[in-house]
Amino acid sequence: MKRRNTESKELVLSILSNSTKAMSQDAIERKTEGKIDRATIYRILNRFCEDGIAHKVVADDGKRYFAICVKCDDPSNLPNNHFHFRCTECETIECMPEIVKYSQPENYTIKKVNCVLIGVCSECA
Amino acid sequence: MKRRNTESKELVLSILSNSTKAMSQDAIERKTEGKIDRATIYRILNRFCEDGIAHKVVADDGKRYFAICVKCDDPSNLPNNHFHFRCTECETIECMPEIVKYSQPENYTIKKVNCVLIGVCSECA
DNA sequence: TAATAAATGCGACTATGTTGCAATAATTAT
DNA sequence: ATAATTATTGCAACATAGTCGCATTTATTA
Repeated sequence: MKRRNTESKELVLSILSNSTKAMSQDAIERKTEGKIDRATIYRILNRFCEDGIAHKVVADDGKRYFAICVKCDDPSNLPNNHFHFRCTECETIECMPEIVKYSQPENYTIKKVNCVLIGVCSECA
Repeated sequence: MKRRNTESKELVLSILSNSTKAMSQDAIERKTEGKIDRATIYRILNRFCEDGIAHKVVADDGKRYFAICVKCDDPSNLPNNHFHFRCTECETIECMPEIVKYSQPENYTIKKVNCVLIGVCSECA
């Protein structure tokens, strides 16, 4: 399963890279102006996650949001371990710098973290 | 909009109350053995949330889970402010005692918290 | 016991996401 | 260059979660 470089992949990558926010499939589709099929966008995004290029958060609206978060690449930040913020005004999701901290419960194995804070962001305040 | 006491409502309430875990609509439906319609279960659960009887978490599988968490009623615990845990083995969600802590970001208003830790619980370990 | 309005069941609908399959196109080998 | 290989794509179909309108039922109240 060696990955190939395709126009669609590059387009999605550049849209995500140029966004300061995490994006859902439909937001990306709007940006591509219908150049890429729905299913293809999902496949590209899921591949990005598999390959560690992007990460995914599920917000409290039940939707998956994807981000290429440069801060996450910092080795001091465990990947995906930061909070996310969903603004109910502008309906965007952003990665927050703050790391999620929790005490390890006895005999539990924690593999992933999916944390979203919900409210109004500074721009919409 | 005065609430009425109905069999369906009592049944859902008792199922939720007797569960140590947060439950999704379909899990509740299985427990009721088809006695209550899908849409009705959703309406009952949403009413419970409106009335502050139950609370809702959206897990990283995109599904809503509902719980009547006695611990949450403790005034020292802000409602909904605790972590949740999703076990990928037994596919259950539980409320954790630990409170979610975060620093207030400048000019942001935080109204809700939706935090899920994902892994394997002690029973499945 | 009758009037009222909340709750229910049913069907239709929306939205998000996945999958199978044939066609396309990026790699790789010749 | 050209052909062979196989990842990727588009399309349609499907799956699942959740909501909504509306006629009917039923809990409350007058």
